[in-house]
Amino acid sequence: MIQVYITDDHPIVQEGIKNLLATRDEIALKGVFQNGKDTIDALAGEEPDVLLLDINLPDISGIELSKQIRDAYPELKIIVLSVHNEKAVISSVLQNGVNGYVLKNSIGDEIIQAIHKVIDGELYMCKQTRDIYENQDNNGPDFIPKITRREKEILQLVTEGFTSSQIAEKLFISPYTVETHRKNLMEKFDVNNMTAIIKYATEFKLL
Amino acid sequence: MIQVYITDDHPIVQEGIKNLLATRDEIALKGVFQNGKDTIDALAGEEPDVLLLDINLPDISGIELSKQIRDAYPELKIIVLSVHNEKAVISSVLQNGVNGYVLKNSIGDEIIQAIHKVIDGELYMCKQTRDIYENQDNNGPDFIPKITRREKEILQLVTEGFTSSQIAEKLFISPYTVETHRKNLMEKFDVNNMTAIIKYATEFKLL
DNA sequence: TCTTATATCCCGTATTTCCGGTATTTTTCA
DNA sequence: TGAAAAATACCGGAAATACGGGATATAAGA
Repeated sequence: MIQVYITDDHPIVQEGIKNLLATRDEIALKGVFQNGKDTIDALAGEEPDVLLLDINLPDISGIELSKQIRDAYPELKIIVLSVHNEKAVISSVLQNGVNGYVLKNSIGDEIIQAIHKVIDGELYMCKQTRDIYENQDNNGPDFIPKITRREKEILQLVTEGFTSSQIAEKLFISPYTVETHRKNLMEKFDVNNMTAIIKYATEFKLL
Repeated sequence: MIQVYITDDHPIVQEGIKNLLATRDEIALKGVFQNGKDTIDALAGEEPDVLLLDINLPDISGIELSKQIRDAYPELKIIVLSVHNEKAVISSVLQNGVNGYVLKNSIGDEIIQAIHKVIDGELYMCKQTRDIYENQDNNGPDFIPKITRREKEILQLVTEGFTSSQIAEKLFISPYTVETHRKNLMEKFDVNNMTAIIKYATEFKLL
């Protein structure tokens, strides 16, 4: 029997997956959680074979969470469920060492398949994910830069429309410092103005 | 018997809702669709009592779609299912005359309740939606500006990091014209630089 | 047909951002 | 504790944006 955990904050999705897994008698549902914290707590008690993890959670960035769980439980197979079809997100998640990536518009069968594949030690990506991942000329970055606490703060204020000097006032720092943070952000995202960053930051829910 | 249509592009969500509705014998599921076009086509043939409509569809903006359907079928009760908890989205959808708004992180019961309420002629909002809608000091705009085709085009290019003169070249128009469009956009969104716009445009999937 | 919305173009000025550096002080964490 | 990462601060010049107008042509809708 394959023991499975589900983490997804939408009860309706939980229902759908539950239902799907119930049709297979080699799979046993061992727990259902709606956020990162509950999932981590539950894992501390018992370790299932597979975790179906939605990366849009209310409390923690799913990308971060997948990394944490991967590091803490190397044996656990993690299958990420996601609506994100951006290469940057897929790459980031896979780099964290998860075992599968399935888009939410996939049919239920792909989840069943994914479970079996990862149990067999393989990496599973749904068809669409493979297409995106292998496609070179996908515009947009193919990575999500890691930004610091302060950079995030500044990015947030920039996004709200504040100028550098306004931000400086708010944070009680020199406008020069704000400028430096902007520069660093632009370098990290490999763009030459802030506008391009905001799209990605919003899209990838960095803010 | 209450006849219901479901439109959602995630098979797992479809499963979840199907399952939920199956527990109620006063509700009959009459059709399941994954995009706007199929939904419109199906409605042309037969009109159910209630449409459960996800507003994040692959082909059409759900906000636009809800308006179209409302105008074409005034008797049909439309319940919007959405992950958007931004006031601007909720307001826009409600202004289109839909009969219900339920967030996807609601429990299944709220959907059942919503169906009964709208059938009774009431407007239904899930608890969280009511809180957001009634909360005055919600930062962010409480409306989604209507932007023209050209403005959208320019906004898209601005978001990709192009300068006004680069955009002008691409579109074979004067840089002055691009500047004018920027000005108009800023006025519509009621902000004083483009950065603030990009967040909303990305968030609300205007691009 | 008339009005309105949309798209186009122009100018000057003030403000802001971007870019190229350099450099010191704190934190963080291994 | 010691090295690396993060946060801080500064300068000058070039480039771009924002803001204040004003103006015309054309397409779309009532």
